[in-house]
Amino acid sequence: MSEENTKSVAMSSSENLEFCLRLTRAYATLTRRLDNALSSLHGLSFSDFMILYYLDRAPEFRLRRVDLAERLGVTASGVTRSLLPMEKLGLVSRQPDPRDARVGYASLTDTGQQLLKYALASIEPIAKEAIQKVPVEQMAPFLLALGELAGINLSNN
Amino acid sequence: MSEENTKSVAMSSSENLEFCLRLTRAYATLTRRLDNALSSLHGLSFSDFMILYYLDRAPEFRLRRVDLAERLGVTASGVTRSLLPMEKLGLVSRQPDPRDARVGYASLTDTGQQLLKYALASIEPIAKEAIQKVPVEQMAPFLLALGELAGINLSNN
DNA sequence: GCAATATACTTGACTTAACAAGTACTACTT
DNA sequence: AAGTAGTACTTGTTAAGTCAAGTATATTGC
Repeated sequence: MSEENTKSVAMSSSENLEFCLRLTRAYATLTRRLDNALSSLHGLSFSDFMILYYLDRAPEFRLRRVDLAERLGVTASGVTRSLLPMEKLGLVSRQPDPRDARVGYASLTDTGQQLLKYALASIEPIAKEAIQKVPVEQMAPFLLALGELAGINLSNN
Repeated sequence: MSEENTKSVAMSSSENLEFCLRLTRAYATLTRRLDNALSSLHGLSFSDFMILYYLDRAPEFRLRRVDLAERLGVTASGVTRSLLPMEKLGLVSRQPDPRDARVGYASLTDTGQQLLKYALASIEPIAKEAIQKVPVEQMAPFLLALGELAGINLSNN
């Protein structure tokens, strides 16, 4: 196809880029494992799991959809769509805000909390195995860096 | 909705899980940024970019679809589908293997290589900014751990 | 007070990628 | 040499999530 096509453009292979590539692949590998474990055990995706988890940790076991989206790192419409089947399953329920008619809380039901408990148990070993790749003494800075990368400190997106 | 719903299931908030959650969110944030930068500049997704990049680094600028899938961390069908529009754009081309009629190589064209060059330039600053969240002295173990997580263990890249 | 702007959410159209099943070929076994 | 098993890829179907646009409600500035 080409005469001149003999020199790679990305020869230096910047460390910056390498970092992005590995992060991407690590994410793919990890979520695939988590998804599989959950879906075969409880029919959940990891994304569903995260929703239950964040609700469980929130005050009064509920969050506005916007806040949930922010924690999950997805858009508001993504949340709407994920929540729908979960509501049908009775894992979460919808609650209005008396002060602001725009907001609809997503609220964890007892059923949802129960399922979360079991899901947590099946996920733990996988998360643990994953984490073992990180040297213990590096864990704290590692978590910090990931947190910053995720934009946890300041607003944004 | 509940009488007993007053105790969080995930109180201890295992570090293992926290790690998975942050990785997920870091990934979401990072790829969103990369995707935006690329799509506005060159109409590429980060996934497209990765394809060009891996091909550029491969011997003879080409890879079997399976090997590409492995590097990207997606399934073979994902590769087939991603490659289709890129072939139409003339960024990659398809090549048969004389020894094995099953395989179809994805091969980087000059056009593709050219675009990669520009895309690299627009991505670098974002990757660099991301990487700045990681302390320099932790970078090496960080990369290593991500690599292991991604299942890079042996061979390849 | 009331228009203008902003926020919270939903919906339609679309993209991406997974899984499962299918096709075509190769390699192994005996 | 023929059957079985394995590999490389493609395709139908579906799930998940994006963006853009729309609705409804709140807040701000004049």
